[in-house]
Amino acid sequence: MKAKNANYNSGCPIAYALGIFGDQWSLLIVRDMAVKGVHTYSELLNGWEGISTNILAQRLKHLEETGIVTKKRDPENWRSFVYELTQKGRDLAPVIAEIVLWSGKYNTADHAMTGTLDKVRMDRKQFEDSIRKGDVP
Amino acid sequence: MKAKNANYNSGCPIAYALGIFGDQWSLLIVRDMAVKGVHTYSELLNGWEGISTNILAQRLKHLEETGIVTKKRDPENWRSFVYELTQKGRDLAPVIAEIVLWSGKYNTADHAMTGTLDKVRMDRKQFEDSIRKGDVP
DNA sequence: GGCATTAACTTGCGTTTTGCAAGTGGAAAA
DNA sequence: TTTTCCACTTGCAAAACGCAAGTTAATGCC
Repeated sequence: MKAKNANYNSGCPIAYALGIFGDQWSLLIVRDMAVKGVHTYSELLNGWEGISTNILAQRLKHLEETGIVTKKRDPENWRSFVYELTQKGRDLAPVIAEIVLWSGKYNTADHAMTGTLDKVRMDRKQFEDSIRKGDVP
Repeated sequence: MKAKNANYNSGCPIAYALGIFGDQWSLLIVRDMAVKGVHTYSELLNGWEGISTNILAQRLKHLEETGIVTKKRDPENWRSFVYELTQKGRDLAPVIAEIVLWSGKYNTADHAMTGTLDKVRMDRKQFEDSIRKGDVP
């Protein structure tokens, strides 16, 4: 598990963060929730990148354990669960914004999510604030 | 290899970035170079977190291939190589800054690199600018 | 009430990646 | 000339990943 990784305990802020989302999928899950407003397991499963079901379950559990997301029953559909970002999770908005800007600068072959890139470029504060409030930017 | 990962080609800026540094080690290597001013293989190998030698070699190769670092002979010590961040690599400074701020807010057990955290908190622009210029903040 | 469906997983299993330890090759210090 | 240093490479066991199939429990439909 990530939390048992040696990095996690090095005391470095970067290592701490990598212990939580230093893998191929965790930040994409956060992106789906923060930027696309996705809230359920099945929606996450059918995202753009095609995460496999066991990995998704594993990552969600880890994100829950590290306080990035919460999991609750959907009151309107009792067989479904609703995943939501915590404040800690929503506070990743600036990290996501900087990554989007960086990729926008260097990934010339970028085609998807240009809307988001434009949004961040035009009004970064608004992008971050809406995520922090729990809205979809 | 990371570059062959499905994520990489999804067109999403986050996925692009994760294809480059979406693992446990790459950002720590960038941190060592950007924040600690480390330039050689052996210095990287003896960092705080204890990366193993084969993984370090692999990651450096990948970072070189994706244009984050360059590798040259040390003109003053012909048996040694000098690794340096490219502009693309140094432009990760804002990403690193945001991660440091985020971890600083949520990792209460944080002890190492508090100097860096303070630096980013006090004068973030100065932190980013010095890295962008290739200086150690 | 009974049967198909949906949601959210879990399990098995083969492949890939990681981590540790030991070894290699070439330059240079002793 | 032997040893040390530097930057790796190789071998191998353990862990993580990815795909596919199976499970459980709640609806939805007739």
